[in-house]
Amino acid sequence: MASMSKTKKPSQGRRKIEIKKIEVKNHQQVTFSKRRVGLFNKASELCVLCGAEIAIICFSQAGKVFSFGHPSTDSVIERYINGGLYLDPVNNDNNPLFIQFKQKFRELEALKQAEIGKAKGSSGQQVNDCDNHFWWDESIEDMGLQDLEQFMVSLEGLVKNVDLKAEEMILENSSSLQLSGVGPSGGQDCFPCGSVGEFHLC
Amino acid sequence: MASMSKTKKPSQGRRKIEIKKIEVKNHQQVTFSKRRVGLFNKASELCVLCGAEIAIICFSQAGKVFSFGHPSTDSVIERYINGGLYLDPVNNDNNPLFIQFKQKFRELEALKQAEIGKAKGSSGQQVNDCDNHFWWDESIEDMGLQDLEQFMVSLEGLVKNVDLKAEEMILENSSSLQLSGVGPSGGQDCFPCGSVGEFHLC
DNA sequence: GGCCCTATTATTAGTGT
DNA sequence: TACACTAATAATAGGGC
Repeated sequence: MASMSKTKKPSQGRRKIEIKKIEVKNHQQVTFSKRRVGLFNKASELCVLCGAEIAIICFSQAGKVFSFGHPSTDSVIERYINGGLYLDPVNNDNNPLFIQFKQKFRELEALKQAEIGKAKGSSGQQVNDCDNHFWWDESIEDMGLQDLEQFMVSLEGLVKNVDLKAEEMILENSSSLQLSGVGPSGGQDCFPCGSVGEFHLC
Repeated sequence: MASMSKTKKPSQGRRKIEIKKIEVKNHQQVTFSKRRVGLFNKASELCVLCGAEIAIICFSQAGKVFSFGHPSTDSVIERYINGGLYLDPVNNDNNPLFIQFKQKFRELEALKQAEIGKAKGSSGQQVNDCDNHFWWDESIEDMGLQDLEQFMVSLEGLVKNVDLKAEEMILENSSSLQLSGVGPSGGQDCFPCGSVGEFHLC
C-alpha cells in the first residue's frame, strides 16, 4: 500500500508517468536515452515491415543531435524537400516566367507608388532588416504588398545572379565546375543497429 | 451494448509477428498506419518529457509522405542541415549571394508548407536526383550546372507563386486584401495531435 | 480510419558492477 | 557516471469488425 516505510525498497517496476517535462536532469537524460533508442527501433521496424523510408532527426535538450535514417537520413530529407516543393515538370520554361515576373514586379511597384506616393527606398540587395520579425518566414499568402515587393526585389537579384552564373558556366562549358561535396569535418559516431537504418549520433 | 453472450470470438489478442516485410498489402497498410501514429506519438512524448526537438519524415511504400516535427519539421531539418554541414564561416556569412541563398531556402521552406496545404489535388511528385550533397547549402558560386538547373526549377516554382499572389493582389487593388482561405483545396488531412508537435500528411 | 480485446513490448525504477 | 539486469506494469499494436 502506501506506506512501505523504511526497511526495503522492492523494485516497483514500471510506473505510470505524466507526459510533462522531466525536471530532474539525471532522470531526464536516462529517459531520453532509452526512449530515443526505442523510437529509432520502432522506426526501423516500420521500415522493414512496410517498406517505408524514414528519417528522424533528434536534438537533445543539450543540443546533441541524433539521427536515424533508412535508407539514409540525408536521402530521405532530400526526397522530402524536393518532393514537397511543388515542382511542376510539365510546364516549366524559364524565360516566359522570368519575363512575367519582371513585369509583375513593375506593376507592383507602380501600384505601390500610386498608393503610397513615394518610393520606399528599398535597394536591390535586401537582406534582412527586422530583428524581431523575419519576413521570409511568412508564407507568401501572408505577405502584404510591401513584403511581397521586397521579396520580389530579392528574388530578382537572385535570379539575376543565377542567370549570370549559368551563362558563365555554359560558356565555359564544363571542366571548371566542381561539385565537390563538403568534406566531413567533425568526428561522427555512427553505430550500427541490429536492424535496418542508420543511427547517427553527433 | 456489447452482448457478451456465448458466441464471443476469442480475440487472440496481440500476436507476435516477425519483423520482415509484410507482403499482404492490406495488412501492411493497416500496420503502417498504426505504427506510424505510434511512432509519432512516441516522438511527441519524447519532446515533452525531455525537451527534445525532433523531426520525422516518413514515406510510405506508395510514396506518400508523412511528417512530424517539434517545434516544426522544417525548423529541425534546417537546424540539422546547418549544424551538420560545414558552412565555411569565414566569408560566406558576409557573402551577399550566400545570404540571399539562405533566405531563398527559408522562403522555399515556407512556401512548401503553404503548397503542401494547398495543392492537395496533385499528388505524384517525385524528383529522383539524389547526390550526396545538399544543393541548397552551397553558394551559387560553387554550384555546378546541374545544381543551377535544379535551383532554377525551384526558383520557377517560387516565382510562379509570387506571381499568382501578386496578380491576385493587384486585381483586388490592394484595398482590402485579407487572405483568409485563399486555397480552393478541399479538406485538409492535417490532424492535430493531442500533444506537442505538428503532424503532416500529404 | 475507429473500436474492442488481449498478448506482446516498452519502459520505469531500483540494484548491482 | 554510465551501463546491465530485473521486476513489474503501462502502453502498443495485431486481428476482427
